[in-house]
Amino acid sequence: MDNRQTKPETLIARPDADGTGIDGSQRAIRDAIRDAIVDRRLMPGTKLTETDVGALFNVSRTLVRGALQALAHEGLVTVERNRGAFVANPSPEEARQIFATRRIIEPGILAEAARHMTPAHFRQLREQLVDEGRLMTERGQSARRAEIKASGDFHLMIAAITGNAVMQRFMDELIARSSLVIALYGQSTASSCGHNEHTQIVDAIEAGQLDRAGRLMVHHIHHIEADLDLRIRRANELRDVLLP
Amino acid sequence: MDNRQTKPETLIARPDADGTGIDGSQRAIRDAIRDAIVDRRLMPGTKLTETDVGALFNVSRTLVRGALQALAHEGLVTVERNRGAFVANPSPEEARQIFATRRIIEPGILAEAARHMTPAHFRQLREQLVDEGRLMTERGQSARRAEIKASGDFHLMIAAITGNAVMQRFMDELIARSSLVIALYGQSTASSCGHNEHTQIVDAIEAGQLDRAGRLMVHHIHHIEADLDLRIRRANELRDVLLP
DNA sequence: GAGATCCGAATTGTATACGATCTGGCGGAT
DNA sequence: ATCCGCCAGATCGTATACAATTCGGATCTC
Repeated sequence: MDNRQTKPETLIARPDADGTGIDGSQRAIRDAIRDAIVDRRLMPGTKLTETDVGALFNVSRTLVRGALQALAHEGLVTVERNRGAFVANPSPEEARQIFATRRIIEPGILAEAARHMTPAHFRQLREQLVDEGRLMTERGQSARRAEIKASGDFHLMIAAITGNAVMQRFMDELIARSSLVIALYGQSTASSCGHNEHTQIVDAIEAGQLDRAGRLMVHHIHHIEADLDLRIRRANELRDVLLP
Repeated sequence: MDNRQTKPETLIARPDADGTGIDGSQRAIRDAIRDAIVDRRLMPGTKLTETDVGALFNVSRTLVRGALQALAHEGLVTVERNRGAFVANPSPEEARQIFATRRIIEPGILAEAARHMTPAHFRQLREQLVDEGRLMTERGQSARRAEIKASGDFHLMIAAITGNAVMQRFMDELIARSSLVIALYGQSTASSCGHNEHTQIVDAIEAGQLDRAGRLMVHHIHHIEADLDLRIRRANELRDVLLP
């Protein structure tokens, strides 16, 4: 009950002014819930009662509402009027749209990032690939979660290299929602293909074969989507099943 | 204007449940402020005092804060802790990032939209082009604003044709911020080139020349950006007050 | 007169209060 | 027994209250 003063309360320096007006404890709440969703510790459809969340963080509903609203903007939470907030439960169609968007955006991001790549960036990417490879060999639920997360981080890292904050925000959202979709619809087998493909992409960039890198990226995203089972809608909420 | 396809919801009439938890009067406030910003009726840097806005709409600060936070998420408003919300005042660098993002995304959107185009869609686009052409010939401040808006609507219309709601949301944000940037940095002369380019793009799609259409789109966005004067840092209200 | 300091009005940040709406169960009528 | 209305608890939506912070100006000092 006392593990809440992790964040210093009175702050002279402003921790993070990103212009969204979210900071301090409200940002902490948002980030904690987001991490829990992306990490699958909160299952889709789970109700996020304002009072309960507020009690956990020792804040009033006011801040909780703000955080939930922010997450709703990112597509990780769904808010229904007079009913409350729920962890998003993306439909197969929504999942397809997310990956379709990624196939459109990411090759372009790759090309833009390539123009800014320095040896230091390549080193960073290679390190990321090593981490991914290590997680791939491990077994167990937590390693699996870490692998999904690491796989997303690879894509985010490329977006970060572009230095384009607007695109980075889009990618943040897409990767977070992708993680949710993978957690929902992913088949437990065979997600290791991703790592090889990441390596190939970096190789292609380093070899200056940008077109090839772009094509590899599109295929890679296709493969991630192909690894899903989007036929069934996995809903733990009847209301989601019954609504067409 | 809001041609976003709404997801099928419950049978009970709910004004607009888009999953963001924003509806009713809060949505009205957000949309009113957004329109005012995009239409240049609110100049960049203008303070949006919560009490004042609330008084205008006869609501409490609670709802105003929510609306401002939502707008901050879209990049149209900047919130500084303990200081309040201001109409966004995008820096030249931010402007460049916005257009860079559009150059990356929009050719892909075009290709995707082309796959879904029906004769009805072409008719709709042609009508849009006629409207643009008409506004182009008119003079005056209000016609100018309408022209900027119509130009953005063309791009949004193409995004809508893809049927991809995720991408549509990204484009909504990009177009809104672009309008803000154009209002800030646009040179009053020569924005009519846009209309011709739009026509050429539609022609190319209809002729099945997708590659050409994509290239035209990239050039078009380049031209919009080239028409800005990004040398001046944060052009402010003086120029607009003094110039007719 | 220039500059520092302090105070009060204005504004924001957060919590709380209160009415509205939903949910689920109880009891009566058929 | 089943269906229906009705009430109570839970939860949300919005307004208001109070604390914290900022900002501008009056005052004081040199």
